[in-house]
Amino acid sequence: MAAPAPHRTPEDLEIARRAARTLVEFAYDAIRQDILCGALAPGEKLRVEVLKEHYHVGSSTLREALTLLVADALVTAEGQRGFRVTPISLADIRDITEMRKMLETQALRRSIERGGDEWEATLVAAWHRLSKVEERIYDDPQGLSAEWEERNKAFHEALIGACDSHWLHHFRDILYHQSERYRRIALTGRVVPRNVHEEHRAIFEATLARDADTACAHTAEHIDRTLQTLSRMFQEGDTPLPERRTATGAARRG
Amino acid sequence: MAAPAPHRTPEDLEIARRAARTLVEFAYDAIRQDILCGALAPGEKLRVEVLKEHYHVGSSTLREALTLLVADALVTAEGQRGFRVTPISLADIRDITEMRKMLETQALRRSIERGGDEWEATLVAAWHRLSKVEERIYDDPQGLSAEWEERNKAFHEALIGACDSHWLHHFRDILYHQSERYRRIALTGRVVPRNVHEEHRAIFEATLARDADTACAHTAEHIDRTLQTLSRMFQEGDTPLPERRTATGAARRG
DNA sequence: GTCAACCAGAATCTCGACATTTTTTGTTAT
DNA sequence: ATAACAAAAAATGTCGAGATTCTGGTTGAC
Repeated sequence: MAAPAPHRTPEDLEIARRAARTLVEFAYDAIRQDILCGALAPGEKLRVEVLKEHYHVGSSTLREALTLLVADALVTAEGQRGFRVTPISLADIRDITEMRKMLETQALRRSIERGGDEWEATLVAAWHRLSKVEERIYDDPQGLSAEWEERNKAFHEALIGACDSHWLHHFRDILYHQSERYRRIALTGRVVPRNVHEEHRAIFEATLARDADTACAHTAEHIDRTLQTLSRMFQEGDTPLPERRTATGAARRG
Repeated sequence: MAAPAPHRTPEDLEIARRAARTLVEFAYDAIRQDILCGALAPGEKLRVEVLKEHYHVGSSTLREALTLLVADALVTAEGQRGFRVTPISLADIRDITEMRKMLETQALRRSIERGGDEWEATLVAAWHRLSKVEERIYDDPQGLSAEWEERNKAFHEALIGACDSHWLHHFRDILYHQSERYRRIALTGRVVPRNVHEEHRAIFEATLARDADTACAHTAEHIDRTLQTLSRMFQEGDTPLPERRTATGAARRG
């Protein structure tokens, strides 16, 4: 049985390997990408021997990288039974959404309170870059989706850039990566829904106007919409949610 | 220069070693305890060679344990420059306090909403156990402080036991451990302040009465008081906060 | 006298082999 | 036919040696 989605090419891996400061860092980034894009499926067992060969690193190095991923809750480790990709579930999506709404709005509120000219300038720039790609996204959904992903992330980070709470940022980052995973799994090859750009605009304008309540309301709604989209997809059975390799190989569709 | 506080005895380590499922787990617990109680001081460099000898484990094992501690933010790792105990600061205390107030009250609110008879029973029991030790704490402050620490933790966990958000619990746990570290460093050998018992009672009674607003208000105040106590101590210079080993050995008191 | 380059010494990072535990498979008795 | 037990197979967990990188002290040139 081949991998559910293609891993990155050996050339890409080679480039990343040189860019990384340490081999552990390289392995961490590589595995993380493969989990985020679904090449390593939720619930899948992560055999050290196999991964060792695939990424060309030693067992200790690989182990350390996996341990780092446990911190991000992208990988789970059980006693003496090795590692596996953290499973996904609807309940988990709901939980993540609730937490994100709380943390993200709180961070935005503080950012609006504290932000100065420098913050505004960065935000305007990030908004501009995101707008450009969102206007063109329908010309080339596939080619631009990586670009959109990056600029969308940058925009949301710019929004809360003036929030000075280290911990708030830390926890938010973890949840952002979690939801990024769900997004990528669910939206593989799909187009970004039409209204997202308008949602972003509403958040942006309220934030610049220093209207914290409105900005937070729009942000909460924005996050909620993502959840709704995802749960609809999961319920349609479009994406095989539990993805458990049962003893009886294939069924489900029969 | 000897360690600032005594590590645990070899016998204790031996017992813990047998109890742990894996050696990594053992090393993780041991180092964590030593960080929490201050045996490994904030900002201190963690040389693998030294720790390896102290805990009698291999370098890879130790490395993995340290990586796990990075996830708890008790240890920091920089590129190719090894590990060190995460430094402490007043700003960090403030940050942690703010986050704890937000997360803990949110969790309590949901717990009060969802909790049933079972939850109430567990809570009443935890409250009883805590009360017992808080009433006797003045007879033997030293001997009972470990007991108090454990029962205090159990009580606060019982309060939010009915909250079903996995992530909320996860983040709260991390911050609880962080503040536990600050508490232990600051309160070494001190008595628990008198009013803590009454604060606990206020939280407990409001919670059982299902008065979420009052319970949350008391909780926020409870957490804030801890901050105030700590900052006062740090500002008095009672505890050497930055604890940087400068070239010129001792000064500060001259 | 100041600055840059260089060179040990130390510490970190990486690896493959070995020990231990878990899982699977095969056998036997009820 | 089923269940319990035992041995083989697979995978995980552990370790110390060696390659790589960083540190700070010294030398030499300007």
